[in-house]
Amino acid sequence: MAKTSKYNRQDIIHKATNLYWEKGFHGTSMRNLQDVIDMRPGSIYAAFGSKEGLFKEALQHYTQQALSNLAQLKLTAGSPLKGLKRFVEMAVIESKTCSPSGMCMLTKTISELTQDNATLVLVAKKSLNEIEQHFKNTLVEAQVAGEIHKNKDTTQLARNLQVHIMGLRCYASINNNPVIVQQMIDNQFATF
Amino acid sequence: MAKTSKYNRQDIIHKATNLYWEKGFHGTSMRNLQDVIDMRPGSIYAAFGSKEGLFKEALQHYTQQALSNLAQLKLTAGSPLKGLKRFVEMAVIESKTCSPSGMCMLTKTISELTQDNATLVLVAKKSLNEIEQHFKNTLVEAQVAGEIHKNKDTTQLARNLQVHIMGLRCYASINNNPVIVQQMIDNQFATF
DNA sequence: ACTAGATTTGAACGATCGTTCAATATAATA
DNA sequence: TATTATATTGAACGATCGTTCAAATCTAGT
Repeated sequence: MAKTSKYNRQDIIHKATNLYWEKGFHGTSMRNLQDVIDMRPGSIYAAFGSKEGLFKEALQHYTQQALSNLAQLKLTAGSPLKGLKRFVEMAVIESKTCSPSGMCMLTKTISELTQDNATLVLVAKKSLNEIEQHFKNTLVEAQVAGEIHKNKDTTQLARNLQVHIMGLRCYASINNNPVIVQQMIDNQFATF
Repeated sequence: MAKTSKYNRQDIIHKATNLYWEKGFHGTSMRNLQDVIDMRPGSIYAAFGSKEGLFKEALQHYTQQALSNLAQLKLTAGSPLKGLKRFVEMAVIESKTCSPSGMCMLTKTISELTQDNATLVLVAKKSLNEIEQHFKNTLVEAQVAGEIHKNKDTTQLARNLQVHIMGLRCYASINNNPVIVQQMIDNQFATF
């Protein structure tokens, strides 16, 4: 009947995510995207509708990637709490060298955009709440495993951790001293 | 000899700062600026050189305003530490309703821009370090005044505070619950 | 092999971008 | 008051923006 698509949708979204992550929404032009994902305007618009539509999918891809990383690290690091700590270390320290940006793409989005792109802001906020919920679930697991005192409020700990990660990723962008940042992470996890 | 300028430079910069603060560097067009500061392109370029030049002055104005606020609050709040706490409360809680953006303009800038605007990124980073230094000076004063234990490392406290503010302002953009945020500020200052 | 239907292409659209500059207006000096 | 130096204006520039769509291309089913 018809022609089949030559593009791997997930691969396209992944490449778009990295470009958007690096340059931001307004800093990325459709022509930048055309080059990076090697598609012509017509194909991009047929597949994603608009610059905003593709960005939305990028935000969702970014979130799933982060949650997937956390789940993976929980399995490989030896315990829920160790996995969570590795996740934070990777986000704050290693992201500086191995990622398009040291900053979190979700907070970058919330920071950059206004109500002119209300949908994107909302998606980013929801994703951050979702991630915080996964932090909490992990902390509960750690509590069950005896890594955290029974009487600690895991909801509050998850919130503290979210705030701390946001602050640290921002701070690490300014004064990139891995030793100091590592100490601050250690101190944060010592409060658990 | 010549005509005198009809514009109040400080007033112009103040208005430009608020617009840039709200919409970001890429999100603000020169035509947006023309409307807000009521100047024609030629005058703007004669006075500030470029969009980037005006933004640079805006960053510096923003920083001086912040430092001025801190100095003022130290005098009016009753003590150095109380002034510092009021400064944080205003930045994190009240900024949401009384400012162009709940986020810090300096961190927004660092988050948004890349090395394509290296000068602006550098100015923002230097400003944040300058502010952190003023936090430290304030904490030393608080230590002398007996508000903080003698054996605390004020450099480290200032750094923690900076990280905490960055995290909280970001967090407050997502889940604007003033009670929770106030509690986190209280907890942070309880560690001093 | 042919056809039908989906995909891909890329030139082109109008809008807007940051910026320039010749023309005009104005105030301080002589 | 005439002169002169500076300030202001706003039309216009080339570049780039996000987006569209008719034409070309390709593949699965007949």
